[in-house]
Amino acid sequence: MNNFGGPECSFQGDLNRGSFVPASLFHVEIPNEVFYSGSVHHYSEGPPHTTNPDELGYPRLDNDLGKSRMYCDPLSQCPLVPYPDYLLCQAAPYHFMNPPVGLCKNTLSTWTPEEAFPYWMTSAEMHEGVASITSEGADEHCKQTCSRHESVTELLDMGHNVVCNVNDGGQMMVLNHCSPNQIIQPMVQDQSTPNPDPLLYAADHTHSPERCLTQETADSPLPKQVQRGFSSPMYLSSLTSSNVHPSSNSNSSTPSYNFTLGTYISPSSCTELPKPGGVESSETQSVRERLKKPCNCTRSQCLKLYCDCFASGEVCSNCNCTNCCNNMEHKSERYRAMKICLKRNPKAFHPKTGIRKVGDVKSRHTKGCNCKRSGCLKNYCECYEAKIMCSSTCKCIGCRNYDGSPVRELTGRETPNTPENSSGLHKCPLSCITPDVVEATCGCLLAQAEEAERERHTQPHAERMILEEFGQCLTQIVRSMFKSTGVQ
DNA sequence: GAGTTTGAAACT
DNA sequence: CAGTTTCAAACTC
Ligand SMILES: [Zn+2]
Ligand SMILES: [Zn+2]
Ligand SMILES: [Zn+2]
Ligand SMILES: [Zn+2]
Ligand SMILES: [Zn+2]
Ligand SMILES: [Zn+2]
Repeated sequence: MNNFGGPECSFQGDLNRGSFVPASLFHVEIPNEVFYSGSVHHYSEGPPHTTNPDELGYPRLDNDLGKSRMYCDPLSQCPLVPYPDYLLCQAAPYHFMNPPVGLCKNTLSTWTPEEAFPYWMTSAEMHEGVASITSEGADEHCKQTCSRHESVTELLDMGHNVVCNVNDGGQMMVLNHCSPNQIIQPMVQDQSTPNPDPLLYAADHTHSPERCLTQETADSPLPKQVQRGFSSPMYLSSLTSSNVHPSSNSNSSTPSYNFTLGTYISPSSCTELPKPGGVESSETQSVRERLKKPCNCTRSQCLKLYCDCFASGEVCSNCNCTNCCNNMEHKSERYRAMKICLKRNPKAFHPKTGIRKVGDVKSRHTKGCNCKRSGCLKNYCECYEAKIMCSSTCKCIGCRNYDGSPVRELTGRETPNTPENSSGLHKCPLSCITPDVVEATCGCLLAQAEEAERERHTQPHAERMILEEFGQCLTQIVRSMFKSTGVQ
């Protein structure tokens, strides 16, 4: 089911769902200042693809976190590997992309992130989006189709091909991937004038703050999600609209996420408008390089997952690493290292979190965190760093990164006898296991062991005593949990 | 900037 | 699989 039949655009079965793609042309900027337009040719180099049984087949559509992503083979060295969120489909040998803001350049008819709909979006959501773009542009067919509540995928399963005329020049199509011809259709080659337009949106765009980082964030890094794969346009907009970090605000009863920490040079150019007559040095620098946080690896040669660049499937560029082998000068070593990682974890180069949809704070970390001392309220915690709440997949101790968690001073221990918030218990079952609880429990067990020793019990008996004590501790913990939740 | 803390990744 | 070591980033001063 999850495989492409062959090189000739044979899309099959469930694998290929519809995509909304602006019918306008777009260019994509990827490293080395290469500009691609329309579809992007898949790049593959090195040993011919041999798929071991323990390896995943590529290209593949994965649905790990409830969100579908199209993955390009990480071993292919294709520059689009780090951007699964923007690979709408792959009709070998082409990627068909929904490029993120900041990568769009010289579009024939400008389109906005809002106009590009992730293909998992429902028609209802799309309708909203369309409505927000234009009130009059949508043609009848579009209105009819978009107002229905079937998801796009259902529409496509029903064989619909939807074309929306969203605004003049900014057509949008629902592509039925079962018909390769239709995929090619919006990719009419751009023979038009090279457009000296800015990288990003002009100031007269009323929604520009949502498309570009706001000035406040200009000196700040993006969260890692955004660095990696740029995040979806939707994520970006929801990000910038909540660019505050009230976590130091003791009134807050819910963890919140700081988008303003860090020291590396940020994509400040996102807000830069072309300075007329000015030197466009920023233009010569890859947008991507400015977005990617440089690593500082020294001992891993940037060929282990310790290196964020490597882990996100990117090649090091503008990094401060020493002995770096994560580059095209060390292709074979890099390839070998990636293979080792993939053997350990076939999804090693997949994003660890889902995509944040509009109005949906919930996302998930694939593996969850294992924090013990940070309360999951510092960037040591991968969940917190990703601006997501801890979930049941986390095995953290003393977690406070959940909905409704009373955000407390991190420095001190939590005040004794503070019942964990009930809603938090549902979100993060282990959140009640605070450092204090652990310490108290250990104290009880130790005391019991000492008592057994004093009374000179045999070892099996002593062990039994300790276990029973542990059982009592657990009972007590559970009881206090229920007491604080009001459940009997 | 130096030194410490942290938890994921790697290793055994 | 668990315990330990290594690693680079986050954090603190
Ligand atoms: Zn590195
Ligand atoms: Zn790097
Ligand atoms: Zn490097
Ligand atoms: Zn955590
Ligand atoms: Zn977590
Ligand atoms: Zn947690």
